[in-house]
Amino acid sequence: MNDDFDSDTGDDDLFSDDINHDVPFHHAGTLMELNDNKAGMADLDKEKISRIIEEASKGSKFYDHKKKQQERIDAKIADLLRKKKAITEEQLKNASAKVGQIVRNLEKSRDLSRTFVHVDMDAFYAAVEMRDDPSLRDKPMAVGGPGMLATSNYLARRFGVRAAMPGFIGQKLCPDLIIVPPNFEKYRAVNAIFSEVFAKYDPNYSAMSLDEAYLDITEFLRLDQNVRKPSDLSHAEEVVSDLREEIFLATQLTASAGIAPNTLLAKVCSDINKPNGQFYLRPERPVVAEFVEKLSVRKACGIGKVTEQMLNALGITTCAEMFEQRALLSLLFSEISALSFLRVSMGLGSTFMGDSDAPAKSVSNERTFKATSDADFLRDQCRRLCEELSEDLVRKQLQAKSVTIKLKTDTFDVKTRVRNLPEATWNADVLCRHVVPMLESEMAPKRAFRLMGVRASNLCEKSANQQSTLDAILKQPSGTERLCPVCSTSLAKLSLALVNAHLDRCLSGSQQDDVQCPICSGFFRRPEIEHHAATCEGAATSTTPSVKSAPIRKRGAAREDGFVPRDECQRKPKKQLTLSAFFDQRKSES
DNA sequence: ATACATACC
DNA sequence: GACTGGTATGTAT
Repeated sequence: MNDDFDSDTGDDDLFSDDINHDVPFHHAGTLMELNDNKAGMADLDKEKISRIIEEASKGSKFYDHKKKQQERIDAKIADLLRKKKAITEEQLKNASAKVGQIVRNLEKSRDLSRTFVHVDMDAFYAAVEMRDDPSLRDKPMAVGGPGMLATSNYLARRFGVRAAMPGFIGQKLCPDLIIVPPNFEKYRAVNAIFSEVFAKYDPNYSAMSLDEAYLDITEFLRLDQNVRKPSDLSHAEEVVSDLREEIFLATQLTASAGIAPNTLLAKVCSDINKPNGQFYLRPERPVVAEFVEKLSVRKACGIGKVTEQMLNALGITTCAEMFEQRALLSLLFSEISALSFLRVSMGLGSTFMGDSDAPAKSVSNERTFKATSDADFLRDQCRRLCEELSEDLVRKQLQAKSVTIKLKTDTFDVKTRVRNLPEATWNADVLCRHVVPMLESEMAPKRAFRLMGVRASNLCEKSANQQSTLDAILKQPSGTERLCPVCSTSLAKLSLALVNAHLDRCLSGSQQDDVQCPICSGFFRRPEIEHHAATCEGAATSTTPSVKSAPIRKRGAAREDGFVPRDECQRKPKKQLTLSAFFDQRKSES
């Protein structure tokens, strides 16, 4: 069902714009079909695969939802076509002139001087599992669970078993399919190893996930120039070949790579000779032009299934066609979309790498469960999500000024509700007090939910205000009694962590007279908290060493693709947020 | 500004 | 039997 219906509308363009003398590329009309079956012919042909998938999901709520979704897309496309019909020749001519100017400017800005590499590990999770269990090597297998597969090996792909496919459908496509549960700790460890190789070629490399990264090897090439012997391959190819070899020697895993003058093209190129291959796109304008002409628009990062359908409906499949229709697109889409289409069609991409330590804009936590309308369960779930989110925020030293609740009904419809907080916080209880009412106003006797999520946004680093408050307290000479600046009660007997907990509650406006335990998040009256914390911490520290810092350097999904069951990957056991960890994080700042 | 949609891995 | 989770960004109202 998730297979694309080729809405191959014929070429009904009334407008051919040959008034442009600024066409950067001569786009011939050759529609070369890109090989879409990568690793050998399917054991099951496409027809059969779609039929099995169709049968497996027909009648399910998921399938119904997909159908509804597709109807909305179709309506949007119909709208688009209506809009197109209403466009006059004159409007198009004007647009054409405007776009022409943009094209000239873009062309002027084209930079072919840098060398980018996109490195992508081949079937990463599956490859790791096969490496460590030779009995899997000659069998179709996938990593994931019965609910969702994260990736599959190349043998399984021949049966149509793919990432982001539910496990039970994978089993239907390939009855012998072995499904291995993911082991994210291991993947992280392997990632740490080949990341060292990346760093050698570009200390500023940018990791997109555990299995892929962008490198700017311009500088490396410059320094390496004199050291290297001549060979058939270009310098860049030689270097990237070495890089892949080093990854293999270090991990026994293969990687594919794309080499190109910008990140957009590098990404496309890394897919061409996968697995265990690389593709070099020479940094010459005609070479880039020819390459991009034949490129399916879908290959461009940012053009997904929906946008592809819309473009297809306009008769646009390749980048050449997209370039031809640039004036039309500028009239049909927003400025920002039209510009991004234009850049893609000209083969322009980013020629500098994103700041790897840009601050996160949101932190969220969501979980799917058996659909229910049970209010107690939902409230409970909500509290748990808030507590976990709070841990994440503390870990990242961020506070939220807004919280969002996300709910998915049993029919897969998603609702979100935001609320702005009076003050930035990371306190679980505060989050919860704002989220639960939003949950409650969405609950209805007949409405069952299958997922709930909580997101913190409008983030700020732990506020200077609060930090200085804490500093001020801590810097009081020992011997003087520490008083809370908010409620003026004595904090002398509390450990640093508990001072923090107290401050959080005071600063976030809590009127209550109890203190939250940073370990179990429970609330206790002040006389009881010391005793409680001692027990709680004892239990916690005996099992856990410390909070580990993630090996990933960049924000983003820590996955190759598809599903990461929370409990198996990032979420440490509850007790991981120990008193000492809590302590360390704050202490290190004062 | 809020909600919803799309995209990426 | 059972279609994910985390983050960013664009679009619509």
